[in-house]
Amino acid sequence: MNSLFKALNDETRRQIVELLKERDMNAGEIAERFNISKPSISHHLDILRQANLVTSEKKGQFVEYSLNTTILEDLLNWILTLKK
Amino acid sequence: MNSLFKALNDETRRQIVELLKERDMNAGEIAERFNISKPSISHHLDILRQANLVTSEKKGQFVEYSLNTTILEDLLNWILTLKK
DNA sequence: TAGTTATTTAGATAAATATCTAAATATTAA
DNA sequence: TTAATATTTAGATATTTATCTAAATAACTA
Repeated sequence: MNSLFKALNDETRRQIVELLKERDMNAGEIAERFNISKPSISHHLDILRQANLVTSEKKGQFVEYSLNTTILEDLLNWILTLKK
Repeated sequence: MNSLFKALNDETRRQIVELLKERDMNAGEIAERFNISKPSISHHLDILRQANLVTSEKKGQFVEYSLNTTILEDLLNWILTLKK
């Protein structure tokens, strides 16, 4: 839960998540969308992966990232129990 | 949205929120539950208040804190659109 | 094989943050 | 009005984090 909140506590990472909602993208495509260096985007992707919010798969020289929404169940439930 | 994620990105603050789910509490009662100084708890409460997750009301020499779950709607919707 | 492209790792730095102690403020009670 | 209690503000510090550039790794292509 900690890693999930941490991952979502950054505007860039939330935007990456929203991008990946539309379609899978490789690291370079993601980086293009931001005015941030590729290493920084790579770091953000790493944090999203640690939180299990995205998965990555090497495809040739590219690395394709996908959104994993199953992990959001936990978050959803946590919020719902608060609202009771 | 930023302040909400920020507020929730801390274990102590999430625990405070869970405490307030059960009942309203004053700052001292909340602080008692943690091995953290009162000023630090006060600071956490401030961050929760900035995010509108809690409201506070002065009652005599005490300050009573309450959970505000309405703000969680936004978060809920954000998550739900990701899951689509 | 040598050069090019895609991505990550390493190392550095500035800004944000969680925490503390001490002091200030506000309220109640003797 | 003085003392005690509740809470916040101020100021300091150590840690975390977002970012950068440079270098390393991996895979394709001529």
